[in-house]
Amino acid sequence: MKFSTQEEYGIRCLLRIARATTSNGLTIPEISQFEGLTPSNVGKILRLLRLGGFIESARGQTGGYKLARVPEEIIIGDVLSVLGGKLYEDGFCSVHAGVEGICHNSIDCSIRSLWTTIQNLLDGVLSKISLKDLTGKDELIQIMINN
Amino acid sequence: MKFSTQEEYGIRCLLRIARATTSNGLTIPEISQFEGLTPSNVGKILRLLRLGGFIESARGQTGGYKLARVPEEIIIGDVLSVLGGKLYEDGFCSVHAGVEGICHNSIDCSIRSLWTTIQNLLDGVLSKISLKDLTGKDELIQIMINN
DNA sequence: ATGAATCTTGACTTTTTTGTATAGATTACT
DNA sequence: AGTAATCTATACAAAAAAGTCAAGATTCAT
Repeated sequence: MKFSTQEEYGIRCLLRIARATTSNGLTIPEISQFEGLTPSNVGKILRLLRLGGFIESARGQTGGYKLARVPEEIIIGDVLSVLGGKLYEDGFCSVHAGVEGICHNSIDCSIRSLWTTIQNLLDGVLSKISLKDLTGKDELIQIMINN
Repeated sequence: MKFSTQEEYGIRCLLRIARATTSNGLTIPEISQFEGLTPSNVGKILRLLRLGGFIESARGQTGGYKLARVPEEIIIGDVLSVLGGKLYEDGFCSVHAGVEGICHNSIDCSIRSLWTTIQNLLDGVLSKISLKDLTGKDELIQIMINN
């Protein structure tokens, strides 16, 4: 399993915006230059972030992008969902489920059990990491241990 | 981040082979029918599993595929690596690393820190789950807690 | 008002991943 | 030996993801 480039670039752009100091926010050309991406590509990615409610845009000559909320309230798990989807989309295994919603009768369910176990593990971690944790100076490992 | 279809199909095929009772193992047409995949596709996936050392093949009229080792020794993390690669291929950030090999100077490293943190988390779990855990009747969650 | 800078959207192209087909090699049975 | 069943390998085709482009809409400064 891999991270998509959209996830990587999306988080990067979001970090740039989070760290920007100018009051107008950052423009597409600026982010584009910082990250070495084409303006078109940045525009496409920022669109997703905007639709996801993580950033807000201003048009016109003094336009640009800013965070839509404070970094503490921007959860990395949510951002990754918007950029790359969930690890495994389910809707399966609703019948015949054993304890804790996991069954172990068929091969299908052996695998779903694995996938959902991993998914729950990841969700648990990613739902506790905010954009602030990435911009700050503390170690991620320490943050995870404390939560 | 998502699982590739190759990872899903690969694990499925491996589970089929692990559960087979016939002494000759399973043939491509058999697995193909069980899993609803084309023989070509199964052949391609089994090739990866064979090169990875998880299964062994016998040619000829009575040929087929068997596990190359006992299920306890087939680690799911290794299988997924062969089928879909690592979550994040690194080789970066070797200089300027802080404690525990993680630095936090640039945006680049903020993200690498996130990726590697997640990667280590996953590796830790997947290295403890064997094929036997997937074929058995015990809950994966329980297995993880006990390890 | 006009022009310049910006964001917005959808269609298009390229690249990567996935899946298919074909020809060949090996083995066992008769 | 010959035939049928199997695995093996490479090249080809289709689908999905990633990236690009062009036309439009909005805002501010002059």
